Amino acid sequence: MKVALPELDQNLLLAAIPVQERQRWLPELEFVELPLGHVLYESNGTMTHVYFPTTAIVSLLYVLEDGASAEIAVVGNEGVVGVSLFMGGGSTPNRAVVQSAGFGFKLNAHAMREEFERAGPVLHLLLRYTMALIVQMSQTAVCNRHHSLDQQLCRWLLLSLDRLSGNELSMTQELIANMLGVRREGVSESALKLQKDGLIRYSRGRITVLDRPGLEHRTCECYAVVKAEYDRLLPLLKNGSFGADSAVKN
Amino acid sequence: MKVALPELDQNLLLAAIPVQERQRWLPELEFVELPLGHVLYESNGTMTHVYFPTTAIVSLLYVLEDGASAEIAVVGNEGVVGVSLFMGGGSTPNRAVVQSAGFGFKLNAHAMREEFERAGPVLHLLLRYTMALIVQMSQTAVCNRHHSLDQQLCRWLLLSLDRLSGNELSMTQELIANMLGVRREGVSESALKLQKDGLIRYSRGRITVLDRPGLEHRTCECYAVVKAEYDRLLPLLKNGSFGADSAVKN
DNA sequence: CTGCTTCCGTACGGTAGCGCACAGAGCGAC
DNA sequence: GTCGCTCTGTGCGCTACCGTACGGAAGCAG
Repeated sequence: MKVALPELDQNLLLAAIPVQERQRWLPELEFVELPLGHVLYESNGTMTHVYFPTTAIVSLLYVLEDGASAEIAVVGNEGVVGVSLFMGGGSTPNRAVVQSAGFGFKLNAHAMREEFERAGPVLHLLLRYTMALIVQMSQTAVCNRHHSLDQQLCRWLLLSLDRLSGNELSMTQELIANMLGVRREGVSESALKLQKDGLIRYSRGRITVLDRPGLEHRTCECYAVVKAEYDRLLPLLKNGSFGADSAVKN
Repeated sequence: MKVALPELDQNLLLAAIPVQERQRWLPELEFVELPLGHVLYESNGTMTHVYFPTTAIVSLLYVLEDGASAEIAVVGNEGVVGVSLFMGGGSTPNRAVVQSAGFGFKLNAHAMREEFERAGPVLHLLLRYTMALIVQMSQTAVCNRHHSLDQQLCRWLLLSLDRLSGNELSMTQELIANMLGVRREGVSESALKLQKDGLIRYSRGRITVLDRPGLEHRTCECYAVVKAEYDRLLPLLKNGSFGADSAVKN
């Protein structure tokens, strides 16, 4: 396979795009570093690029007028940040912020729209991904309503872990609290329970997951549902196949 | 304008579709009654049609394993139920249920996909609507997290009212509680406050809104944000224009 | 080593909403 | 009428989480 950037395949969406479509994109795709805390889009701000994370994780945050916030969804190497750019409208009331440092590709709005307008396999792939994102959002909404902080913390850790290699993540309790929309002290308490039971180790912004099945056992159904939905909607991403033609049938 | 069914224009999406596209659809569109409580889609069920409500209101509900539920979004005459049919995937973990009786049009999946595949103005219109739906979902998620039941009840009443003509809605407190994902007693208390302050009148499943500005004053920012976003993304729907060509530019 | 900053543990009163239980009120069926 | 059902009001203890406050520990800079 004659692909210039092997890192390309680290983003599962890019990897799933048929070779000839990718060839058109190569000159436009820019490999960029995404440092922790970097804001890709501000709420209602203009969007000039979409981002395909490879090793980074990006959170879609909703920030209320009074400064309170909550995470709506999380995007890693399985997806793309900035769906509203091709969906239409051009901006959203969400903030996109790098939750875990790493790298990714960015693509300018013009190239993105142009490819989208071809109405080929790329369009279908992106729409399918957007559908998975919608599922994640609705799951977040109901999880916020009905599940305990303990469960939500486990869900959050697992969703983050799925988008990383290894079993460590850098994240202060303060930041996790922002994501979950709760107090820092609440996260502290819940994390302590997990630590006391030997599921994780937590020290100054470094979390080491010791017992993943244990976390899965403690979390609410929301984690499994979201994961299953991603697997169902984007099945070919799993083996890195680029046979998107068959993947995008409705 | 030679349109067979004047009711067509009652759904703002249908009204915004250019005439020639509509002509293709006319034989496929079926005017149907949507009685209260009717389930259009079950969670993870197969979807055979999409629905364009005219006078009915449809709730997208998420039902958890233990039976608890929460409303993810609400669709009235401004939208379409069943976006996953054209987005891809074909099913969602949401239940779609008629929240307020009325009528609407249904369109079979095949015709829907066929039109969508033409990648013309209809595709862009639908995607733009889906984007507004996404905004509503994320607002619901954050509202569930941060705002009081009092505020959420006002938001819910206003969103429902916007999709109806008149100032009355038929809805038991029990059902509202299901939508909001709270106890029936909680709704009872909040509704009483509104009633005591003369904003609404409530009697055995019939709510009459007496003071709409009062409700708007009590609700959280979420109502205004969602409304503004719908107006921004679907501006031409407001005056019933069918100039969708200009409406769908990204 | 010292000092400073960041991050984390802990405590405590306050409260919104829950689960449960029950009573009354409206309304239709017969 | 009267029975029965649905819908609504009310009370009460309980729990999870909030707001606030403070202290200590880990790491960095000099």
